Parts: sequence; C-alpha cells; structure tokens
Amino acid sequence: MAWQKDHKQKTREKILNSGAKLFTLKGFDKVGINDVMADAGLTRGAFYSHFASKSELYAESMRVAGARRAKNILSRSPEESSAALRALVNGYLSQGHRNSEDGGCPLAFLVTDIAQQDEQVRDVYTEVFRGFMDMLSSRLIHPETGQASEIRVQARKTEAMQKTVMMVGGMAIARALNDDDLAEELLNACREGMLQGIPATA
Amino acid sequence: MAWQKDHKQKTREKILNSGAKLFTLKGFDKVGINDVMADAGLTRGAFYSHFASKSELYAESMRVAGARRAKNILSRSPEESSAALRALVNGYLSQGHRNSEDGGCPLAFLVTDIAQQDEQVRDVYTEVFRGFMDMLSSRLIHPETGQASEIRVQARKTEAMQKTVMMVGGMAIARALNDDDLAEELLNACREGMLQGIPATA
DNA sequence: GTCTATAGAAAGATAGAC
DNA sequence: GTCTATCTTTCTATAGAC
Repeated sequence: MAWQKDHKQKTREKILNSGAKLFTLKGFDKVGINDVMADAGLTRGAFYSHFASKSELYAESMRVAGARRAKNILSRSPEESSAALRALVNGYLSQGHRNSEDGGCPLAFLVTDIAQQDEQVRDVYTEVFRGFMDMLSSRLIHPETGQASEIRVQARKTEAMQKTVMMVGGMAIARALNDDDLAEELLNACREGMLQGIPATA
Repeated sequence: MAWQKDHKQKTREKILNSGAKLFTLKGFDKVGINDVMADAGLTRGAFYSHFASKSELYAESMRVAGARRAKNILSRSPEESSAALRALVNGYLSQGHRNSEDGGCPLAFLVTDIAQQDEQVRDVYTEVFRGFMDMLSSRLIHPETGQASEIRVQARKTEAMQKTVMMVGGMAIARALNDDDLAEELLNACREGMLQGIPATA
C-alpha cells in the first residue's frame, strides 16, 4: 500500500513539474492537458486520477513554480546583506530570467492570465505575491534607526510594495517587448531603481 | 462609391471598438470572433471582409485601445505641471481603472498575453509602450538645471522607464490580486512612488 | 492507475445565397 | 457586405478495457 501511495505521489509531482514549466511559459490557454501529460511521460486519460480539472492543476502548478523560485532565491542569498540583495535583483531582472525556458517567476509571467480565472487560482496568485513581498521586505537593507514606530513599519511595507512592482512588473513588461535592446534598457533601469542607496559592498 | 467606402470604414471602426473593449478586458484567448462581431451588432461571416485573421484584429484593437487611452490622458492633463501629473497618476492608478469595464490600458491589462503572439502584435505593443513612456517622460517635472547634458538625458530616460513600470506593472498586478484591500494598498504605494518629490501645487 | 477511444462543445476560417 | 450554413480542428472531460 505504501508503495502504491508513493508511486501516485511521485506521478503527481511529475505532472505538477510539467505544469509549472509549461503554464509559466505559455499561460493557461496555450497549454493543453495533453501537452502537460505528454511532457510528464503520460497520456491524457490518466490526468483525472490526479486532478479534478485543468484549473486545479493550474493553481497547484503556480504554487509549485512560486515555491521553486523562492527556494532558488533563498539558496543564493540567505543573509540580509547588500551583496545578497544585489544577487537577488541581478538574477531576477536578467535576460536569463526573461528568456527562461523552464522556470520563470509565475508572478511576472502570468500576471494578466489571472484576472479571468476562478477563485482558487486567484487565491494562489495572491498568496505567492504576499510571499514574494515578504521575502523582499526582509531583505531590504535599512539603517536600524531608533524604535520601529508604526510609521516606520508602514514606510517599509510601502517600499516593499513599490520594489515588488518594479521587479515583477519590470520582468513582465520586458518579456512583452519585441525589442531586445529596449528590454535590456528597461531591465537596467529597474535594477538601478532597486539598488538605489544600496552600498556596493556588504 | 464614396458612400459605400464610408460605410465600410464605419463598420470597421465599430468592430475595432468592440475588439478594443473585449480583448482588453478578457485577453486574446477568452474572446471569440463571434463575441466581437455580436458586440458590434454583426455576425461571424462578415468578419473576414474586414480583417485577415483574429490576430490582425487583436493587433489593431490594441492600437485603438492605446490611442484612446492616450487621448483620454492628454485631454485631462494637457500641460506640464505638477497638477497635471498628479491627475494623470491618480486616474491611472485608481480602482476605477482597475475595475474598468470598457477601456483599460492595454499595456497593463494585456502584458502577459503578448509574449506568445505573432510579430505584428508584439510590434504594436512595443510601439504603444514607447508612446506611453514618451508621454510620461514629457510630463515628469524637472528643475531645468544648466544645459541638458547627455548624462542628464540618460537619467531622464531611466526615470521615465522606472515610472512607466510602476504605473503599468502596478495596475497589472493590482488587477490580478484577489484581495481588494491589498490591491488598494498596492495602488497607494505606487501613487506615492510616482509623486515622490512632486510639489503639491503647480 | 494508466491506457485507448470517444463524446461533446467551442472556435477559427470558408462557401455561397442575397 | 452581410447573412446562414458548414468544414475542420482543438480541447476538456468521460467511459471502459487492462
């Protein structure tokens, strides 16, 4: 019994990995269940033993893609230091990420896809967004001045939001632009905005 | 002959207006040619007398939506003044725009839709993006200091890009979030970022 | 649980009457 | 130019054998 359960779990994960990759790259409508299952080495018919609908797979895939990206970021910049923030920003706002073939940030790659989806999908997006914002917030460098007043907390939150928009929005737009030079300029501008006031060394 | 030509032109415009509205709201895949034609008061069959493909309609609709939005903005803030910039920003980063039923900004509402489309569509998006950036750039308030050196020009361009990202990206993300309060906070944060350093009066 | 086969619906594009 | 009718493809979801 334990063996079977384990096998089903493994298969489910394979499907989710394929979903995370394909959906993130092409969006909900351009990816069929067939594509996902084929990528996972299976056929259509087996799909509904694992998920109730395409939409459910989409939501779960987004969670997986978000978690993977977070893990990626955390492993590279575990400490709160200007060097870590620099690495995070440079990795995110890069051509490598823009042209990623298997693991872009779902927040950036799927923004516009979300508004028309069902509650479950929108909830997951919002949840992943909060996670990203909190992660970024904890990594923003601030001179620890006096007691953290309520006002200071609010200002920090506002800054985290603005910077999240600059990261996620910048990547989303850069991907849409049909001009590599312009996209590069845009990514540079966003990097500059993100790192303004951050010292060059830790 | 002139009469017929005029009629065809008017019909084409009706289709384009419907396309601009529906595509902007729901994206490429969620809108059928049937929907667009019905909204324009026509039937499927007549479509291909006006456009070669759905994709062509999409590209042209985006241009129309962009032009309409630009006209809207220009009519409200014709001068370069801090009050005009304020009006522009407040109008764009508003719940009214977020919940717009018939004329959101295609740059924000369709970002993620673009990457998978054909060259024509991507070219139009890029063109509309440049227009938005230039418009914003011309409205950013700057103390005119000395001669406009090359460095100053570059800095201005960088700022225009960052602020365009904050506007377009902020609206795109706000639309995706499934939490009105969080979306409101996000829009507020972006407004604050946009208006930082802008005096309260002209 | 996974497979093949297929139902059932939706949508892009075309044909031909008026 | 616009209509109705239809071809064709694609895709979600289900049925039933193994």
